[in-house]
Amino acid sequence: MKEELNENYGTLFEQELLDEIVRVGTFKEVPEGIKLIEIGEYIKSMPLLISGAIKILREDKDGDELLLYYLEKGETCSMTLSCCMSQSISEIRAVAETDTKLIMVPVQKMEEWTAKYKSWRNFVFESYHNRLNELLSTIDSIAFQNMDERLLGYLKEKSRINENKIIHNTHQEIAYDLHSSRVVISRLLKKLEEMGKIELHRNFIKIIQL
Amino acid sequence: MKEELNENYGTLFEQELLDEIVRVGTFKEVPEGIKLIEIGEYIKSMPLLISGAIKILREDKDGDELLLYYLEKGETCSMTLSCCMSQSISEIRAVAETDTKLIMVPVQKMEEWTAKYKSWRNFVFESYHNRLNELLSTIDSIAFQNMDERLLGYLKEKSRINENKIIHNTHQEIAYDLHSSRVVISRLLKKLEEMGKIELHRNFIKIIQL
DNA sequence: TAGGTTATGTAACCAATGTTACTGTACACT
DNA sequence: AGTGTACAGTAACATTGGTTACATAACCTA
Repeated sequence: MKEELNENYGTLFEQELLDEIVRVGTFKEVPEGIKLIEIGEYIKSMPLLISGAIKILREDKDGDELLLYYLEKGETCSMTLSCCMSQSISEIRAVAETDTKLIMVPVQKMEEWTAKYKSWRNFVFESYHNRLNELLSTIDSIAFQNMDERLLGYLKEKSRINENKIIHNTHQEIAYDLHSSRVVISRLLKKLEEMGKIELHRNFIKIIQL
Repeated sequence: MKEELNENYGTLFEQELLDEIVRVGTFKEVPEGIKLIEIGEYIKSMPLLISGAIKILREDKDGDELLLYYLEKGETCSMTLSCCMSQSISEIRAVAETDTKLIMVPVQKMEEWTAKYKSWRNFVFESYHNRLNELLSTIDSIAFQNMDERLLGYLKEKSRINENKIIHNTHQEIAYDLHSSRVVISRLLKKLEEMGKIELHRNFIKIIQL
């Protein structure tokens, strides 16, 4: 665990804090597709991402989903943090987007570390800052963009996150993430293909030039 | 300033912190409609709300606006906080929704107080928590609700914030807040009037029963 | 290879929202 | 009282996105 921690957080945290994390944290490997957090759950520990990516989703009362953003290596989930601090239930669902490695830190340490370590405070604040900005971007896209622009953004982001020109998703899955319908997504994807930006195949999409 | 501070924050903060706030803070009265923060500005001080309400807005590149949420007494602006901590520019606009009293605290104190006062840390974290949840609600409404539901929610919230059954806004102003158009809002308001929920007048709307 | 299953393509239609254009009306100012 | 301006009502139309329905294609398994 020590090596993985150092790789991502070595320069960020004091040695003393790094030692503490190794002492109280648990290393965890999560395969793609596994759910980490469900809406309504109480949170007992906080994830520090080592590698991979986690997809954060919102769901409404009718079960309609919407992708909020991705967490990547070196990041943590402020939502979870936020829940930890206030002893409240999770407002979001978290699912591993790729195979992911992370360290789980027990909530009890949060308060203590925030008082004790400047680097931890900075990390927490930066994390909140990033998450607020991610949510603003999400709001921008649903409020100000049309579905074709949102789809394009989705493909770009997905390709970046997975470091891959191939996107392994069905049209239906994309429709869920964007809170749209399969037919609409197929329609728009076809247009993108006609524009030469992508190539459509069964179960995957190849990015040509976005 | 001391009395106003105690009224809202007296039980929240330690005496020592309250004294510090009085020492370094500046009391400010802001009339309705006055802009407090503009997008792109650097933030030099943080507002603690004593009374009134502040409207937080997002704007896209074409100048289209969207109301994000309101700040009320006893709250602070995490967005501003977030900017302060990371020395970055404001992503939002803040406008006084009603006549507002607040205390401005210089940014330099943030880091210091977060290390020193547990109550301040709690306040800051709770503030972030609330703001994240407000943004999630905003996302819910634009992603999952139709315009008629959003309008109804808007009228309810506005009436609550202003503690008044009369809403002093033109249809155009409401349209800006909801990022819609005047004609659409007029149409939907007329329906609400036909349902007996509101009464329409020039420059104001009377809430009957929402 | 046949038959079942899942993913995709596409047309036709519908609903919600946005746009344009014009009308009427309240209010302020002179 | 007369006039100009801002606000509101409304019809007609355009656009976007969602829905239904069905056809076709890819893949999987026996």
